[in-house]
Amino acid sequence: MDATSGSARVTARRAATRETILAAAWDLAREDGLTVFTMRDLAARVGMRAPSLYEYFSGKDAIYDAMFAQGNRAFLAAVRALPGPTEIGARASLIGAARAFLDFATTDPVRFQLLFQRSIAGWEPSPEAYAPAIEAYELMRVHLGVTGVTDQRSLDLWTALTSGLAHQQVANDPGGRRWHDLVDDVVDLFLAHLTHDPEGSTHDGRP
Amino acid sequence: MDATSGSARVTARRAATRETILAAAWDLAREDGLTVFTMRDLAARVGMRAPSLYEYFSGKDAIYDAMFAQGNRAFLAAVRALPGPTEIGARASLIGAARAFLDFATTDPVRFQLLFQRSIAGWEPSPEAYAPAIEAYELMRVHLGVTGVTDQRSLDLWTALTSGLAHQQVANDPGGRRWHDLVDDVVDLFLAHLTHDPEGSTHDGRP
DNA sequence: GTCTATACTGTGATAGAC
DNA sequence: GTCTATCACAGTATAGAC
Repeated sequence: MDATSGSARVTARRAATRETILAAAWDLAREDGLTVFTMRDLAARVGMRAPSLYEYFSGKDAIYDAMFAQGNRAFLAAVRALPGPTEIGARASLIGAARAFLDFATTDPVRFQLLFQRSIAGWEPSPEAYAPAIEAYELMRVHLGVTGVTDQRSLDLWTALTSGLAHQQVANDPGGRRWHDLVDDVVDLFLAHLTHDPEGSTHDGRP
Repeated sequence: MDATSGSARVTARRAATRETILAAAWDLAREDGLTVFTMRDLAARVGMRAPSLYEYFSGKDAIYDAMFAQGNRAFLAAVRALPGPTEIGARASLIGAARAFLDFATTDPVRFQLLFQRSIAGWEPSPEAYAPAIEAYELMRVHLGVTGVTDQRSLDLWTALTSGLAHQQVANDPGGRRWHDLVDDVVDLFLAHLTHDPEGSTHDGRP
């Protein structure tokens, strides 16, 4: 990109400093809370004064945005690492996907809060930061497609089931396994639903 | 309670002013966001200056606490209004309960956010404000008990299913019906689960 | 280029006059 | 009870030292 190797080196240095700041921001968010840590706290953590942070991020919201992007890339990587249904079968594949989601949620509740519980005052993620989330969703759609799920209703059902487990686990049994241990049951329910409703009917004729 | 009718009248006046302030707080929360409105905004809404609010609430957190208590009493009332399974049958009863929860969530998303998505910075509700939530949960436990659900696993499954639908609906289709329309399916899945697993086994021998 | 000192605005909260 | 004045602290803008 840059015309000289000098400015390329500067660019790399800037990127490294940005990473340092982001890592410190994650630490502070996990220690004090996502919205509790201050720009002065964060600056002190990396050996700066608050105004210096604005050389690397346009503001606190931009830091949240970069954290959101980082978290979403980690989530996308976790989804990409899932074995496909063709390799291990539909049931094992769905169980793996659900477990991965629960693991992702419980491993770092603050990250889960940032990514999946839109909870920061006036902030919302930029389209670029959100892009990996869309990609992960599309990947999950393909994943389910291989198991025979093609209708939107079943896909919505799947997201409701998994997000319900994750939310309850994080909110009501942090660090525990109460809802995590329901994953197998939930997958079997989902599979039963597919068997009875292969094309996602609207149930007009239900008794 | 008070020794004189004069102080009783004062107490009633204070309670009325508290209600006025709370109503204005709900309005502002719905307009600007739960954590966005300021004490000065709120005071102006009721014709006061900010410091006067501290005569009625010890601080902003106390206002959140009173709002939380109010919201939870409304939720408890909604749960109490549900027809029991003995009157309309298990399936209709569960559908009614789930629909009521989704309605409660979508009718006032800000209230849902306050009650069910613990999202305010350092705040958490007082035990007194939380008490109606426990009562509603116990009522729901009785509700499910009549339909034959007595084990904790199935109860946890039920809360995961309904909260998953509600969260997805509020987060991804506010004002719409996408997850709301899945209630009947989810109830049928839940009932199928009960049929196959009447005592909430731990599935040690599952193939 | 990178960082600092300084300062501005707005927040929740408090002290004390009336 | 309600006010004015003020506090400490937040995020952030700017000007300039090195």
